[in-house]
Amino acid sequence: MDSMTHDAERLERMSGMLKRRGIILPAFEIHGGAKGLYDFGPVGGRLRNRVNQTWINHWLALGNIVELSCPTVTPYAVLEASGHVGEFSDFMTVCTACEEASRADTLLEASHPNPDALTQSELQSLLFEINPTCPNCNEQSWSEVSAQNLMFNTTIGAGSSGRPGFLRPETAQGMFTSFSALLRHNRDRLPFGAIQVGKGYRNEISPRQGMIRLREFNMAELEYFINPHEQQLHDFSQWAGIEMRLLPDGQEEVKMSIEDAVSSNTVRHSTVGFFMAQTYDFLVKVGIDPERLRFRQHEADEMAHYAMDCWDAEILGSYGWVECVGIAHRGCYDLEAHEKATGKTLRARREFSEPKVVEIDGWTMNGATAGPAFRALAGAVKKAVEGLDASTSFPTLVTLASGEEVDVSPEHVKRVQRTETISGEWYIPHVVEPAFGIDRIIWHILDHAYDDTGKDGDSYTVLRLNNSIAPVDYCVFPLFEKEGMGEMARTLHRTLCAAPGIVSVYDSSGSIGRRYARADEIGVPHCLTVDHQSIEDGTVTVRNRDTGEQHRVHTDDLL
RNA sequence: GCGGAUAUGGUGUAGUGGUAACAUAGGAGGUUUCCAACCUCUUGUCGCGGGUUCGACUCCCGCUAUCCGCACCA
Repeated sequence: MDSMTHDAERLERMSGMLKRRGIILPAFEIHGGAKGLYDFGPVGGRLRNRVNQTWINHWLALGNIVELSCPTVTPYAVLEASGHVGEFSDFMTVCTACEEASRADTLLEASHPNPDALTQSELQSLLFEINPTCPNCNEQSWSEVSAQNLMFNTTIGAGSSGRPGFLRPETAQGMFTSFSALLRHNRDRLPFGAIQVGKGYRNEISPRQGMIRLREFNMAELEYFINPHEQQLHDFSQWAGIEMRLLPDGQEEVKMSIEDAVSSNTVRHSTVGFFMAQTYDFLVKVGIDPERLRFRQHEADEMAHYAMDCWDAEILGSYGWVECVGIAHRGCYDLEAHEKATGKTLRARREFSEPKVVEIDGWTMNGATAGPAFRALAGAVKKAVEGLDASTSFPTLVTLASGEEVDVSPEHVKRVQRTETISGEWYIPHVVEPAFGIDRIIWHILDHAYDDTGKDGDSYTVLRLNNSIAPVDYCVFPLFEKEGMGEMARTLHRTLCAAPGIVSVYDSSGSIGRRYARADEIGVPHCLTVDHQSIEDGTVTVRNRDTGEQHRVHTDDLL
């Protein structure tokens, strides 16, 4: 219990600091705020950007990954095809007597085996037919059924010509719909992946726990397209020494290397295992404590409808274990869904190891003679003739699909005899998708980096961020702002800021110790102090955030 | 969405039917030869909208937001 209140107090101190120092703060606060919406402030903005960039670089390093940027505004049809319109909807009706809203499918559970599967109009008519009693007031009077979708509605285009659309609930669909361009770019060779970092939107009924459930959130997804007929070989040797915490479905936590997890079929697909290992590397790289990281397998009934295997990376922080990454084997679900909805082909070609030779022997219609002879029936006749056995002799009576019989003469048909060699086939690639919740990851980076246990029981706050994601690289302090020290420090500050990718903050107010403390609080890795000696020999002291140690470096050697 | 609690400077808190205090942080100056020291001056606050009242930050109602349960969601 003590530790609980201790944790809650720490969480409060940390939230206060994040707000005060401009890392994470409630959005639109002067207008009363908005639930589930947060700002990354002047410090947090760059932190988020660096995490995003680290993520992008991490995947581009694989060598067969491209980066995409798709719209957040998405036509209705796309998300209907993907299943989001159905899956993300609840159909609501309101009791006209007491105004209590209820889910229509819940009201009809007693009257239908699977009301969840009904469409809106089916629910509507069944509701009016059954007219169930209101669980709240026992009246039997219901409003029209309306869809309460967890996606944000919008209209694409103005006025009556506008088409319905949504703000995307995930970045993935844009990558699936441009699959053809991706395949062409990769010159028809699999496997390859597409990544995208961007905003996603879910109109959550009840966003909670600060950054953990948001209505607008930063996500980063990789869609990795593979050939299901080919075994995916991955080299796991670089993770040989790492025992990962795994929580397989229905089992106790185990610790094992990713290679063992894959070979024992604990992880059911090698590419899923490969991405679990890559995810582990990424999270550790940005500062997640590996001791507070585990992978949990989805239970069969918990898994999304399309997934074949799914592992969540969960991180332990102030809110307990939180799902921050989902690594799902989605099979061919998505591409197939868009194929069905559009009639377009979203497939890749694979060559058979040995071409298949097919003997074709049969009949086809002679269009020049049969066309004029059968006129409107010609199409049906062709189909029927092509279904005939090679041994058929003409003239003969042919039964069409409609049941009608026609006389077909020898001049109406042609014998087809040839050998076809089929070298390969078109197939729908499978997709393995690691999906990262950037906000949740950033929250846990901050949570794991936040240290406010100073020496001697005094509170002293240090944000122990990794150098690669620290929002500010350097603070530049003149020991005093006189005798040329202020001037030299300002020049150094400007030089640093002008260097690509470097952010420096100049601070001359307060004692030197106070300035170090300010820098530590937002995790600046190095503070540069200009003192009297600097004026003489051009060196400054470089102070390390975590050790407090200092050494002198010439300003020319800083960059 | 339901139930409970809460909302006062940037942050953390006190307080009152007669327009607000403390700490800390911030700014300017001084002092100081490197880890939140000290001195002087200084900036800044009652979530929003109604109602009651001569007067509301305070009482009432509604809304919004936050936190905790439940439900929902992944």
